[in-house]
Amino acid sequence: MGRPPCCDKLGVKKGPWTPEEDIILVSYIQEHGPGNWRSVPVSTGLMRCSKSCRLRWTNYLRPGIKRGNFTSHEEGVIVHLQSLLGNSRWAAIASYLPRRTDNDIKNYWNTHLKKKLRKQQAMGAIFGPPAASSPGTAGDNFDHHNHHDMVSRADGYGAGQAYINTEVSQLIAGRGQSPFADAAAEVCSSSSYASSVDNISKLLGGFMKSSPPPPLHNNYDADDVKPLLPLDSMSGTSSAELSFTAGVQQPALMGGRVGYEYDDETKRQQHQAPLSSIEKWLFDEAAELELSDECYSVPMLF
DNA sequence: AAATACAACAACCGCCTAGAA
DNA sequence: GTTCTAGGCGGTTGTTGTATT
Repeated sequence: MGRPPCCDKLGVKKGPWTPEEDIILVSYIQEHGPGNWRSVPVSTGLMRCSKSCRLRWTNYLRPGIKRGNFTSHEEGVIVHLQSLLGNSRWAAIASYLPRRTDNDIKNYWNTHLKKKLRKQQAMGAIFGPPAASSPGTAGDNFDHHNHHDMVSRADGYGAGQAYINTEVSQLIAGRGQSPFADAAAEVCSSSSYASSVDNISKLLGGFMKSSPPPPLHNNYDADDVKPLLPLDSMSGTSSAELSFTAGVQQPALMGGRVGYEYDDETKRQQHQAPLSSIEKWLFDEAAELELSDECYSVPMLF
């Protein structure tokens, strides 16, 4: 018969993850790599469903994830693709923003962009239709002509933004746990660990304090966390230098070289759609922005 | 200062598909 | 070919933090 069940529902812990659980999970993935999620709770002793482990990793702990502070360009991409694809293709939309998770994009859409668009549309109803609109999109008020200015004003990485990716990569490269546990205990004493990126940074920071900094094998500078290379150059050998390349995805809709999730032809085709107008628009945007740091994956596809 | 409302986001739930037995 | 599960995805909920009254 089929496979055994992934986990018995009894005794499975739910709710926010603790720093200790994160450490255990990261340590396990450090050794075994992501995948085979069923074995994660069994091998690590985590009282979590395999699904929960996968989600925690892909949405929060995975290196290469950028969190918070969506730029104007990112907003534009999301709004544009959402208007074309609807709400059922967050994963596909996420593939255009390589370091954002579908969950993050979905949340951002539901909490910010939906309201913003509604407001803009209300303004449009009063003051007339928006001046510039993306190709063939109803209700898309993204202004391409002002966009360049918006992007140049926006600091894509946000000064002082906690940037977990680098830190986690370093943690993984550092291969140590005991100093980390002290930091974990400290962070655990605060009541709201799960929703605080700063706490993870603190946690990882504690680890870093106690360990000599490992050499950076990714493309991010540890100090100002800006990409040292555009992502298109990361698609080749340089991306292989990442501790994990999982964070580097390629747009699933375009059928280019794809990342960890869509490296299977069948799956990739699932996410493909006749979207030449999107491609054209994105390509124009990329050209206009001369590889804005948020749109680096587009030009390599042509 | 306390109570209430709102915003943000992490995590769970349920469904679907691919693939293993 | 059939059954059953793992993994993936989108929708939704619950919790926490912040702003307002």
